[in-house]
Parts: sequence; structure tokens; C-alpha cells
Amino acid sequence: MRLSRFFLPLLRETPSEAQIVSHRLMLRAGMIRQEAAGIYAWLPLGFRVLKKIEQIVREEMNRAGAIEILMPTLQPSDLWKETGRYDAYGPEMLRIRDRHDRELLYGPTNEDMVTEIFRAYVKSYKALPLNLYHTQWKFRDEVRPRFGVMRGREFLMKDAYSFDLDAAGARRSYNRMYVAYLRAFSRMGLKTIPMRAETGPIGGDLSHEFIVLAETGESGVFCHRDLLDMPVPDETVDFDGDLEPIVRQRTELYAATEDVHDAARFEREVPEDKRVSARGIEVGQVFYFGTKYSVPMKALVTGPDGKDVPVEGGSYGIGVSRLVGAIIEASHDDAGIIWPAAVAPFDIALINLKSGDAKTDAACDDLYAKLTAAGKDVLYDDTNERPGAKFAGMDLIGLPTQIVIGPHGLEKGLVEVKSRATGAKEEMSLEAALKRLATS
RNA sequence: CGGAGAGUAGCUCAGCCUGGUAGAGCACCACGUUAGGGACGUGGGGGCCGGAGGUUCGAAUCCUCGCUCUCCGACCA
Repeated sequence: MRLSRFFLPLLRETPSEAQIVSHRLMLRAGMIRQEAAGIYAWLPLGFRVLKKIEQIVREEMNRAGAIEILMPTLQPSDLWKETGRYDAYGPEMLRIRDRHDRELLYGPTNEDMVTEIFRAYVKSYKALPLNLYHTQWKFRDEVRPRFGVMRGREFLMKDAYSFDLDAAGARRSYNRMYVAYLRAFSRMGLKTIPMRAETGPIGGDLSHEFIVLAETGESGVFCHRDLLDMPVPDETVDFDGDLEPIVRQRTELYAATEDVHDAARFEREVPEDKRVSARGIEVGQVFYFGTKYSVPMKALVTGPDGKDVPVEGGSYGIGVSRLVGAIIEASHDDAGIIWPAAVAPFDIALINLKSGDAKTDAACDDLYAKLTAAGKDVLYDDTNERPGAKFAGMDLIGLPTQIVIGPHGLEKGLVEVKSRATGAKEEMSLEAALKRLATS
């Protein structure tokens, strides 16, 4: 993409409404525009990152055996009345009436609807286990939206719903999502720690929040240091096999957010030099809820013994739009964003230091064409800005690799390749740069 | 939902107290000089001063009431 043809409204100054670093950087990098409190338009750069994150989540959901669907944003109130949540949810739920005065709501989540879909078609245990997921915009009318996309009212969320015949099966489904989450976040360059979470009236130990450690995190967290560097299962992990050892390895170490923190237990179970007390951002949650929805909604399946039983359910959310902010919180410096390669909006920044100069233009155009042909996503700054402005702009938007081409270097046959993350610069020939970047 | 604050150019803000034809820097357009870490000069465009009512000969400025946004706290992927 040529920058001269792209839409990238960078801001030199920080808009006054932005308090935390990810919000500031997203506004300055032209990723989002606020349209109302907690409601954002996604501009091209931000949209690219959002789609990359969504795709990683999709791939890991699919790998774990979940099946993608798409449910609507607007839902009829009837479903929610069946489960009693229409009254229970409160003013956070955006309620709407259509022209026929029918009650609708903008979905804050989809348990009720997915259970309706399930009960309409699935009658036999033979169809189980089943896990249906979608990635859809949600709306929760937060009293006080803030922190940009980290806590908006409208947000993009992947939510998966598992259905099993019994609690043992539900636990296996839970474990599959747990491991899929470890993999998905890791692929985005995030280090996440699953922490015990509120389980509500169901009880048990089957709810975890996946937390990214960041100074600006909303909640205080406490965990065992060994959890920070525990290896994540690679893509060969067998989701049909027994995942319990992987889950147990983590869950047997102390990890809790401040809501459920037990200081005495923390001190008893974790040696002093292993105690981590930090702040974190929740980017996902896995939750087993049993028959909470299947009983009121009569979502029954016939078991091998011929008896009908309410299906055992769990739900599993990932805050896709929140992740954009969370990744920036975890990966930036004074100059701007530092994208992990897997979610970067472009792979390479190509900076033409003197557009209009025939030799420089020719070298840049040629490299741009070759890198693109090699399958690389290149943002080519072919504008007339001065070098300093170009450097600052590219540092701000944080593409992993920058390649800088100018007349001085070309006289010596050299271009500069810079790593955004380390700042390391290396001079090399055009051919060497092409080879390095096209294959990395 | 309690408390606090802010709405003036695309962005950051001044002007308001003490009413008299709306400003700066950056950004934008034109021309020129420039060119390896956010250049400089000259010229130019851009505002129902958030809205409605009121006071006044005259309101960005004073008064009243909504609206919107932000921040602190209680609540949430």
C-alpha cells in the first residue's frame, strides 16, 4: 500500500480525552475515531489489526473443534424473558422497540439465543459434544465507558458456547477452550495468565479469566511467578486427547484477581520469592455454567439410556476489540506502538527519504514490487514529507520492520533495515535487504 | 449512579472575570528555498464560539435550562 493512496490520519498531538497509553496511541496512529462515548469507528489501520486478531482467534477456535456461526446483534426480548435475564440484566442492556412496538435488545451476550438454536435442532447425545461460536459486535451500556476500546460500550467479542451430555464432558469442552485460549493469546504475542474467577451461583472451580499483565490494568492480580514463563502448547496439541494435565499444571498454582484473592492462601501456597503482585487486563474468560440456560429453556437431549436430560453448557469469551488496546498496553515505547508481527497492520514499512529523486524512487518502487510479490504486506511511504516526519510517523504506527532508502545510502549501494522493537539499525545492499525481508 | 470539570478552526489551546465585527501554534492549500529523526519564508482557505431561551442598542463573554464529552469513585469482555 502506498501511503499517498492510503487513509492514515496521524495526529501529532494527543487528543485531550485520552488518558491511557493505548487510547492515546490508537488515536494518534489514526486507528480509531470516537463517535460517541464508548463507541468507535475503526479506521483502516485499526481495522487491519482487529481483523488479524479476529482471524487468529478463529483459527484457534477451529483447531479446537468449535464451529463458527453468526448470530444477529439484535435479539427479541422473548428469549431473555424465558431465562429471566430480561429483568435481571438491568440498565446495562440496551432495549429497543421496532415499528410494531416489539421489544428488541442489542445483545450483550448470546447464551439465550444459542441455546434456542441448539434446542431447535439437537435432540440426541450423538450430536455431542458441540461447540458453536461467533465473533460479533456486542453492546453493554456501561455507566462509564473509558480507556478507549479497552472499555467501550460497543465491542467486538468472540463468544463460544459448548454443549455436552454431562459434567465430565463439559469439563473436557472447558479444557479445550482453555488450551485454545492459551494458544490464541500466545500467537498474538501476549503472555496471558489464567486466573481463578467468580463462578457465580454454580460454584466449582471452572471459571478462569485470562489476564495480560500491564501497569495500566484495571484489576489487581496475584499469582505464582512460575506461571509467567510456562510454555504454551504448540499446534500439535491433540484437542481430542486428554488436556487435563495441561490445565492442571496451571490451575494448581495460585493465580487470582483481587475480586477472589485470598491473601492467606496466597501466602501459604506461594513461596515469598515466587509471589507476583501486579495489575492486569482481562482479555478472555472461560466459564462453565451447567444447566443454567438449558433448564429454563428446556434444551434437552436424549442420552444413551433413552432419558432426556438438560444439556450441560459453558461459554467462552474473548474481547477482540479490547485486545487491540491490550496488546498496545503490553507493547509500546515513548515513540509509539510496537506491534507483535502476527497482529501488525502491515509487515514492513518502506520509507522513501526523498521522493521525487529519480534513483531513490526507482529503488523504492522496485523493492516495493518485489516484496509485495513475495507476499509481504508493505506500507510504502512515498509521500513528500521530510525524513524526520516519516521516521516519527512510522515509529508511531509500529510496524515490525522499517527499511529506509535515501540518496546518500544509495550512492554507496546501501539501505538501512531497522527493527522497531529493538531499534537496531543495519546497513546492507538492496539485494540483501530484499532477501532478508522477503523470507523472514 | 454519586462527585468534579470541559464544550471556541481537523488537533492542542488562548480570549470570557471587566459585553463592542473571533485569535495563536500545529495541520491544510499555493509558490519558493530545503531535505538522513516531526524544516523555513511569503501568501491563502477554514468557525451558526455545542444547543435553546433570556438580559442588552449590542453576547463567545452575563443569566436560565437541556444536550454532549471527559475525569475521580461504585459496576463490567
